Amino acid sequence: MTEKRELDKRDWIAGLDKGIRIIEAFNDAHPRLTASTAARRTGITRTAARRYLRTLEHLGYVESDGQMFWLTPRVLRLGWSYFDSAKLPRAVQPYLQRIAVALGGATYYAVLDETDVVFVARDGSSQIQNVGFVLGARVSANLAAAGIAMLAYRPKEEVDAWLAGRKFVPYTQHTATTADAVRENIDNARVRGYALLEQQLAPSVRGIAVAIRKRDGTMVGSISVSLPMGTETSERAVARSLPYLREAEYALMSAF
Amino acid sequence: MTEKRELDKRDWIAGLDKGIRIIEAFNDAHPRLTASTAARRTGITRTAARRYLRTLEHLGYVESDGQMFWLTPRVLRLGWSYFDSAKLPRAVQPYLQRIAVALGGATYYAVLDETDVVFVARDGSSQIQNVGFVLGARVSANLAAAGIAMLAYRPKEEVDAWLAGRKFVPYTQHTATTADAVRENIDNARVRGYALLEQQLAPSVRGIAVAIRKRDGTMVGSISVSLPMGTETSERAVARSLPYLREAEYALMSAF
DNA sequence: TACACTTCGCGCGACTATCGCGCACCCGGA
DNA sequence: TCCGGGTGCGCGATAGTCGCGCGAAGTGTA
Repeated sequence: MTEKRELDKRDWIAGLDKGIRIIEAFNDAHPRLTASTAARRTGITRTAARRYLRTLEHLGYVESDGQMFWLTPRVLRLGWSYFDSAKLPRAVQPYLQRIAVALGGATYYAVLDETDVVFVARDGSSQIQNVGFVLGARVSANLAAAGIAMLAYRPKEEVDAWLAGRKFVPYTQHTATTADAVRENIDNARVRGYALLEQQLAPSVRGIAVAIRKRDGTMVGSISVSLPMGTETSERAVARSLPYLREAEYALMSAF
Repeated sequence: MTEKRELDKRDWIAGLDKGIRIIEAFNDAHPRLTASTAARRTGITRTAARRYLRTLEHLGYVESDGQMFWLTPRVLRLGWSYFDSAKLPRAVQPYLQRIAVALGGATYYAVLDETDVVFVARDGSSQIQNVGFVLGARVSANLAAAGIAMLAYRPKEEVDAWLAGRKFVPYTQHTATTADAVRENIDNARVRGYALLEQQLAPSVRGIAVAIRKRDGTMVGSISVSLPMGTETSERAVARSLPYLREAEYALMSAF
């Protein structure tokens, strides 16, 4: 969350903002849009929305049957620009792989984007059950060990602001749904130097995460492992996982 | 490759095109850009490029230290819009998982984007070696079994046009580097109903793929499995893989 | 130290790209 | 047959976007 420099009005390209809003108007509930519905969802006039959609169509980012518009896989190129340009996700891959093999779980490298944790690298499949995010997936930071580990390295005031006036949607019976409960998770992570979260997002899944910092101490992301809980105690899971996570943490510190 | 409707000049939003070009100007070789270099890479004037970068910064898609600009993980949201809105990648996930477990390789669901094959869903990690694409990855269609399987379902003329005037960059000693060799791969796939490719992109890796079609016959994507070659014969690999791929093929046909 | 070169931020006046209204039209459902 | 939703498109107005050109700041070299 870098400080936003004040934006001069004359440095604002309205067309770019609108175009991006059009792209993001497509989602699960609205996989295909007409010009009119796209306009309604974005607050743009229908005529303008149509122009943007047709521009995107010409660029190959959307397709259309003349009536409906839908996104093409080409939009993935945009995300790909990030993967290509962000060196950490690449540097981290061998460590993820090693940890995944050693621990038998899915491992992730994740970063914070505002209030969400975004998983930008992954290795290992969870044989037992289908816990697992795909790359680029994002969830509210309080729901994943990766998020808690990173929040523990943000200033207290920021975390408080983050917690204030936030709804915590329960995903399982055990999801922490109060600000205090989430704060406790964060405080625990700060004290211990790692985050341990159980059954917040999915039942019988345990996450363990450590924050990754640069040499100067600034936090850049986190490495986490997702394990089926089974009969293993949390102490045991932490004991066997932490050495690998710590090793990656220190190694990546000098990778910068 | 839908027919492009002729685009009326007045339906063209230059600002959106420029903004997207700015985002795509970031890549492996240019992870961080100044306004000037971004301008050079996109053919936009420096002043304009700076305005677009600052707009993107304000939107949260890039960050800046005042001099350099770099992408943030937020751009992944754009790709995510596609994953959210494309129902097939989601419907396909359980099949991929099942195949991955049964065959012990990495499985992919991929689609065509112009001349590239784009991997949009994945399951399974290859324990043996690090063969594997991440989501959104793209390679020239002739290099992956998934691509060959899909090209086999495109009209011959289109494939010829596709092959004409194309450079085939060798990735291994065995990469097919002539149009005829690639055409033979495609023809084989068309005759057999599945694609088998060996060591085109990486040594000692074998790919087997089938195209996925809707009930009306239109090809929408492909499912493939990537296996280490080891000592297994190609016949044996096909024999044990194909039943799983076929099953997914037929199941997904009705998923539409 | 001074010079040459490159970059940046920014103000400005000019222009054209973009805007949204309004119309005619088409289609499917009641 | 009517109604409500959608589309394509012409048009005139406006303000959003453009790029020049300035001064300042940084970097490498003589």
